[in-house]
Amino acid sequence: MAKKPGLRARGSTTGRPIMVLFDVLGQRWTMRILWELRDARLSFRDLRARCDDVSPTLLNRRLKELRDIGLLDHSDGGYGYTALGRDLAVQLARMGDFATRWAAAMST
Amino acid sequence: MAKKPGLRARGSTTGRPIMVLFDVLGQRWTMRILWELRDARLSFRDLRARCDDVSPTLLNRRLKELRDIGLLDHSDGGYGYTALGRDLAVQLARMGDFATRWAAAMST
DNA sequence: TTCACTTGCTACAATATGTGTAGCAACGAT
DNA sequence: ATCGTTGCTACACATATTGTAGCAAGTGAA
Repeated sequence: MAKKPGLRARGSTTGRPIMVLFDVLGQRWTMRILWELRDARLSFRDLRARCDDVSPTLLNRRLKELRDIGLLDHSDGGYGYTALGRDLAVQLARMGDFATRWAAAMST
Repeated sequence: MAKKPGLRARGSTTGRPIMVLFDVLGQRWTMRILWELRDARLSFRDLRARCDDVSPTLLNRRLKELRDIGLLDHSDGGYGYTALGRDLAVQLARMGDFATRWAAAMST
């Protein structure tokens, strides 16, 4: 495995899990990719279509990383969450709830 | 204000709040900056020091954006959360809890 | 067995984004 | 006046992301 919590993160020497997570999620498309898998497993091409046709180069790079760190897996049904990935997806859903409150507050 | 939920996000034409949020947070240092303000308001220089000496160019760019979108403000006491920003910080703290579970699961 | 079609990718050159060091103008205290 | 702080800007270099093209492997029908 390439990058576990407990190992290095860009811009942080401590390796605290939250820093590693910020490092991974703070890359373009990572959260979006996780988000788009919330309802069903998807093939590479379907996932790409849902992510506004992100370049396959990057999609593949992200999928590799997300598999490496145990959040996604790839089976016959396509790409989807591991148990840990689903846990993270729940947190992302909460971010979605926040985003709604934020939009409401900002539009006034 | 430059970027509200409901307005543009890179890579998404819909402008759904969650997409705008992913767009903002999915930039290097954004989550880290928000995270480091969790305990107290900080001066530009203190905040920079806590963020592993991120370049001031980028720190300033991020702070501007986070103020524009109503998550941070800057007063005599330094940079700190708005009410909305504090709401988001709570979600980030939950991500921190997830990161701990993740680290535990991955280290076995 | 050859064709049409889908899948999961890789190559590559152009562009956008982030980094690191230096330093400056404004302030308050001595 | 000078010192030390603050919040920043400039700029040249490095890394990350984009967009298009296309390929090899698999499936299923003719």
